[in-house]
Amino acid sequence: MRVSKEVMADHRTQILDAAAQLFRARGFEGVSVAELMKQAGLTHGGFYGHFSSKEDLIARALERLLLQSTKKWENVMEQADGDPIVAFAKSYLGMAHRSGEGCLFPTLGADLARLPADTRVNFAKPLSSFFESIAKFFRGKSHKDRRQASIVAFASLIGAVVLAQAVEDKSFSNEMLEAVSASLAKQQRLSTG
Amino acid sequence: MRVSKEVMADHRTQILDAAAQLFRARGFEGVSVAELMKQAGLTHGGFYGHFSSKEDLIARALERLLLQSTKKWENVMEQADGDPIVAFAKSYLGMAHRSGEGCLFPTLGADLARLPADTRVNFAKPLSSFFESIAKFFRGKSHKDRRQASIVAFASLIGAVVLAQAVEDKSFSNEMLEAVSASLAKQQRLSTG
DNA sequence: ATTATCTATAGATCTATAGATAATGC
DNA sequence: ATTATCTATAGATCTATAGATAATGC
Repeated sequence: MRVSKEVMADHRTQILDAAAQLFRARGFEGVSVAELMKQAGLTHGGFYGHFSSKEDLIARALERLLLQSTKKWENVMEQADGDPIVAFAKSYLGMAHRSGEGCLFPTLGADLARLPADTRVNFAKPLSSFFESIAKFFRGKSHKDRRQASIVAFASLIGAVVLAQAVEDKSFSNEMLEAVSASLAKQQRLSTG
Repeated sequence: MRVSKEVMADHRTQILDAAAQLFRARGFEGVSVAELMKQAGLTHGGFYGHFSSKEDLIARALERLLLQSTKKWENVMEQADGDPIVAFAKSYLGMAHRSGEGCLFPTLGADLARLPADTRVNFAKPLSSFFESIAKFFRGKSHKDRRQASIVAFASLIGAVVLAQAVEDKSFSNEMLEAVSASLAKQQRLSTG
């Protein structure tokens, strides 16, 4: 059942997309290769024609997801109606509820720390570039100050989603998400006005 | 090889301590019952005399760890030399590097979200109490403002550790940890002064 | 006599591979 | 002829249990 080169490339993309979604929903260990391939519409054994191992897939899927996400968020800020940071926070927190979507750091954060070093190496560059490209939306005397503000803002968003996910009480979850959202909005108002 | 009631209680504590450490280092799925019992100095099969299942152990271990941690952090703040929040941030971020120690939210955050609902229910109350008890160290017009500030500060600390863990580059990790630490210190200086 | 712990193993699950199959592309 | 995909399975690992063992505590 051989397929054309183009179709094979599509299959690879389907596997990567399924991986990005399932891994965020259930973690690396919560998804078997067989289930992943089923979601991608292919059979179990075919997986190893596309990737050398599950570890290999994890590295490729994360690479792709991080680049896609940072690009998307940069777009949200560039095209924002009001304050770019407030628009980003709203978009970021809004996706957090939908399983298998949203940012990879809150949903895979702990798993990322346990990846082999050579996979984690690839994270530094796109993440640092992301901070560089959003730093301009923050106020601060120096570029260093603006970069620092972007790191703090991103960290608080990640933490808010981690906390919100950990508790079952929806109103408490919302309180924590809104606390961070309101704090970012307030800070932008202060520095802008 | 029956042991006394007291010794059995000790064994239970040993299992819970081993769980708290191993789970934070490698996640729930990264630790087998056999390995856990070996670390606790007992044999595999004996586990089921103490807990009905691995799920049961996870719930008990998290319950205990959350109460222990919040108590410890409250102490750090109460007994702080300088600003309590700065002391907390220093202590919190300082432990983040040591594997199997530190806060459960950055090291288990993603795994927490995937726990059954009845386990996650137990998280809300101690977490909310924690915010209540540290709110007094923040400045703000109303209690609601102070509680909000405590949520935002905690979220930014969690996010900082998640980000720092995800990248291999140590100097980049430190940059992110220090950005959050410096931002909290600055905010306390502003509101205190 | 009761029961906490131990050894051994059943049953399920998961990664990775081997060998067969059938469509592409020279 | 080449090769992407499929079926089937080997080998490893993990949770949970069954039955034996030996020390406690009435």
